[in-house]
Amino acid sequence: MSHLRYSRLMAVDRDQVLRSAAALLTRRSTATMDEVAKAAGISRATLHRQFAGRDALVRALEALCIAECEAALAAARPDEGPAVDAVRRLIAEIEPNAPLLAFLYSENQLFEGEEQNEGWARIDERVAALFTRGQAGGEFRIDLTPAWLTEALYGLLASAAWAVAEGRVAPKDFTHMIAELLFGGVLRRDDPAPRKES
Amino acid sequence: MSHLRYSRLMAVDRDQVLRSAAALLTRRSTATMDEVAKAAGISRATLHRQFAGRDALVRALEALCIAECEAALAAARPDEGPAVDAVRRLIAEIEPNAPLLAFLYSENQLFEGEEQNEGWARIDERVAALFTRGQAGGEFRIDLTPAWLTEALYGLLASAAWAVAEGRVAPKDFTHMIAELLFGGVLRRDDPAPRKES
DNA sequence: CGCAGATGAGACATGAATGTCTCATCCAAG
DNA sequence: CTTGGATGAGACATTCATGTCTCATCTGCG
Repeated sequence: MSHLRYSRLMAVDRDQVLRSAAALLTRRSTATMDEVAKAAGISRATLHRQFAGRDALVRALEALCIAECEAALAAARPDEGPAVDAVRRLIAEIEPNAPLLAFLYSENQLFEGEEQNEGWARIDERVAALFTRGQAGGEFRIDLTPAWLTEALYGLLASAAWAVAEGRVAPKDFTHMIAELLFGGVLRRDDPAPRKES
Repeated sequence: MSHLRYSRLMAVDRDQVLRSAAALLTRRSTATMDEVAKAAGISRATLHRQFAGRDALVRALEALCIAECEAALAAARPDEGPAVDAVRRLIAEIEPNAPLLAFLYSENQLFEGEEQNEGWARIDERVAALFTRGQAGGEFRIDLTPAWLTEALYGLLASAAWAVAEGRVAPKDFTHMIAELLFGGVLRRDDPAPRKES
């Protein structure tokens, strides 16, 4: 049946469009549908055939980001080994998606009363669970709530992604900067923050 | 001369309008000029007479925020005593303006190529100088650049302000959460993070 | 009282982005 | 070759926020 190949081709195109849209909106968060279409090398009509509107496009980007964050979460093996190392792995895994995450993070403020994608809640939960595990295992201090640590991690990821995009910090320092600040804080100590991984 | 009283009254009204606009835009970043006017209890015409347009309004809010951040910076006495305490004072002083800061922080992404208010550069510089002082004095670790620490502080302030607005964390923990994470990091230690102030 | 200045209400035009539509073209499968 | 499906180009209407304008009203002051 031809419509099977059709579906498959559409899926491929859709993903390519989504990627280029992510790349563009990451830089220019107010880009119009016209610009998105041009950036993807397709016409606005085709873009509209794949995504009912700008809203649908952003929702699709949200779904993509959620999927990749969940993949990152899985790849980071959050239940394995010391929580410190798991968080470090998580940051490293999320790094490629940090710009998109930052875009959606600020875009969410526009989704005022509208329903939030429940995917974020799932991710929040798993990240918070990782921090909780670290606290239970005695690795992390217990006077900062997992909810705040999760929120702070998002904030640091977004800040770092933005700082890198603006050229204020070097891209190669991304993971190290976030992890070091998150783990060790800014205070100098005689007992430096332990490095469980290389 | 009547126009003197007029100027004074305008100034007062202008400030009131600015405050209510800040309060509204902090919650609904996409509020229209109509909503801003209604929130301020004036008509859209009068709002337009005081601020040429939405752009001018945001610029005015930016100027207000910069002024208050500089006031907070001054009140925090960044050159006085241990840098740790100075940063803690700074966070506490900025706290009331954190929501507005968070709004402008995300709004800045829309000011793509446009000129940035040089006030932010001044503030960045002074905050970075505070971190540099802490590093020079041996209080802060030197493997994280002052530029990144400054950026991270903004990110944490914005994250915390948003988390508080969303009801995910308690408002009273604001300063403590940020300071503790920024200073001590998340790792538990035998030697806890020193508390120079209460 | 009479006036000047400020305000509120609302009409109106503008511009931008969006969503919808049609039509010509192209391409690959039959 | 022929045809169905996808595409690109572009016209078109719609919506929404904005910016500008006018006019009636109100208020304080002389």
